[in-house]
Amino acid sequence: MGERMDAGSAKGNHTAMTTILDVARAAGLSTATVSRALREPEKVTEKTRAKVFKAVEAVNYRPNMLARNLRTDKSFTLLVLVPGIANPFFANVTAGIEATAWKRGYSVLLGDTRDSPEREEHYARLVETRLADGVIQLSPDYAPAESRRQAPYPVVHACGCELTEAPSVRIDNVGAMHEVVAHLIARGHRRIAAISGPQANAHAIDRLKGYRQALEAAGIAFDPGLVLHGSFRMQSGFEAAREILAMSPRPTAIVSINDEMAIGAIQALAAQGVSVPSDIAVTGFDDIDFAAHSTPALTTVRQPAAEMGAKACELLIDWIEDKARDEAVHILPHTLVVRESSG
Amino acid sequence: MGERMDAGSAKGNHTAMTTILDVARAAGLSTATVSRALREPEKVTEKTRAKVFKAVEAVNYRPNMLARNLRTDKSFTLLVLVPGIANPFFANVTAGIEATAWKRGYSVLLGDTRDSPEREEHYARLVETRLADGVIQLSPDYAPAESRRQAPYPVVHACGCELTEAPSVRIDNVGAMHEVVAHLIARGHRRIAAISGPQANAHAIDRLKGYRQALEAAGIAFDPGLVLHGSFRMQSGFEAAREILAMSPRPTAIVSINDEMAIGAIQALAAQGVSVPSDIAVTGFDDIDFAAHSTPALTTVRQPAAEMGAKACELLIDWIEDKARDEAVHILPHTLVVRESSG
DNA sequence: TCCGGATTTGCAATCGATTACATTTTTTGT
DNA sequence: ACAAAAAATGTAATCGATTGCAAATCCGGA
Repeated sequence: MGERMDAGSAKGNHTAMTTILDVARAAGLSTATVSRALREPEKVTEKTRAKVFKAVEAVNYRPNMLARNLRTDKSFTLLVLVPGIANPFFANVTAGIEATAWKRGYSVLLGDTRDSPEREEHYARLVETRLADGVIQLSPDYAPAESRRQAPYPVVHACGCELTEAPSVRIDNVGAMHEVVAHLIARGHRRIAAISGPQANAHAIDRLKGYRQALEAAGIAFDPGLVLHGSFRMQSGFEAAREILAMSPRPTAIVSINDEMAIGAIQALAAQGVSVPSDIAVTGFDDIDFAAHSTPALTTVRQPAAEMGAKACELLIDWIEDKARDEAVHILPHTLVVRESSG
Repeated sequence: MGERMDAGSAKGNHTAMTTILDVARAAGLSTATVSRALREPEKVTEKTRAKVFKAVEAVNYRPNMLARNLRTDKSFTLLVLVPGIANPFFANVTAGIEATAWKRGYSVLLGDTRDSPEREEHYARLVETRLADGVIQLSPDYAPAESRRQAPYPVVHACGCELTEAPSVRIDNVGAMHEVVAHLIARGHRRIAAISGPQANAHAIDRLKGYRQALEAAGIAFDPGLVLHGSFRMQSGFEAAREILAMSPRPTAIVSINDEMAIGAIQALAAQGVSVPSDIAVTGFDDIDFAAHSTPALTTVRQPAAEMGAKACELLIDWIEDKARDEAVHILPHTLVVRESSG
């Protein structure tokens, strides 16, 4: 007589699906009317609307999105291509995207490309299979912009570079790094090492450009020997700092193109007994949460990560929904945040 | 005579969709055969297979997943519920999930709940609308486990607590924190403050339990006055540390239930001229990347974040695919990582 | 009360792929 | 070489919601 406890049995698990037809029957209406009552309530009588809602409750109806998506050829899903979700800056951009997507009724598919062209290619396919209505890219294109222009679906960049075409969102990377370096120069530094990124990385290129511009503006000769190429990871900042310590004459300041490498560098310096900022000043870029809480607190450039994601998301959805494609490049304001590490 | 450059015109943008019927015609076969050639190639002649592949190329066919999903009532999508994607630990778990999902042919829908019941509720709906085949939760339930048991769809926990039911993945939070505290006691500390989390947080509860057990095992009386409740954010670790500094007698060590608050605490101590670890030892929990690179480097417990995500993902997909539900709680190994901050 | 127009509702086709079942083709065994 | 079994292919129904069009209902005005 024991009751059957098969809450756990796989699959059969799903409560028998109730369809719009069940609702229609329960309400004594046609499926068409039910559909309209739910999607365009104003097209339906007060009375029927009530009947439908009651029936929906009664049979515990949940519309089958798969069916709706097929019929309408829309998935209400956005594909977010992230080079690495574990990177705090990208995680914040993604959070901004997700929040906005939620507000506008969209879901977010997460595609972590790990800088692998294979994975990127695969994810691109997802859009072509109608699983997503559009794409938000967080890394600027490797290839020249032209190659992407042809994408047969809406693509928006949330963290563009100088070459990124519209619609897209970015900050003025060149100008920002210019400010950072100018700030150090103003404090008397003239020999400033740079921890950059991979040679071909678009953000690295932009920021390095700002670095050179600032030096030039101050009449300081650019010395390629002072530029090291890291991988954006802390470890590579750590290693770069050791190389910098070995230089002679020793630089008095280090600019890093992101916060993580700056933090790695600070650790390397501390390990060698070099004091920051009194012996060497260090700056980062991005203003991730840890920047404010590192020891010493890191001077850096704040990028409005969440806002960038949010804006990109708005642009994409507007595009998808045909409120015309926004042909602008949105440059959001950055802020030089001066903290302890720059003296 | 100018060519029409309307690469940008919204919507119409999508290349005319080619369907399986187009392929069938191009190959001189029926849609059924084409479908089989693509999905169960072994059920079809070598020759037809070739014809189909050629035709697919010729018309540049991409199967419409929306149609497939509807027909098969599967979405090959997993919903990942994260309390906050900006939290590095959760980001790493998510990366592990995504990698595994990718391997097994699933996509990841990102649901950032921000600890809001409303959002959690909303996302739960998504599964009921067939938009996802199952759910991976990264935060243990707030409510007693029973409430969830009834979920009519597969749910797996990636970061469970002691009460989390199977199938799920977790570490031994109690044991891990016990080790941390025992480690400090072995170094001579007897007055150890704790920075915990919100009162009702499951992880906080488990870890605090370990803290008490270790004290008890060493014959040290538990002093509730030494336990502060934070929010997992760095700022709250910072504030907690200031409170701790005001205690008298002053604790000689601080255990935090996550790395971020520990880092916040270290900053507060540094700001007050209190040296870590010589004046006060500090420990964290999680071993996020920043722990190894903070100054001083943080003693902490390594949780295999990516593996936890990967394992949870495997469990969920196995369940979904009916390879029987795994009724086990998988407890992955943790590691006490001793670095500078504990002396 | 009755008519014309506006509004509400219903019928049935549709989205594109999958699949049960029927039919045709190939293979196997003798 | 032939029948029977096996394999390959085709036909058409199906998944569940949406929507063009037709039918029914409602409303106000004469």
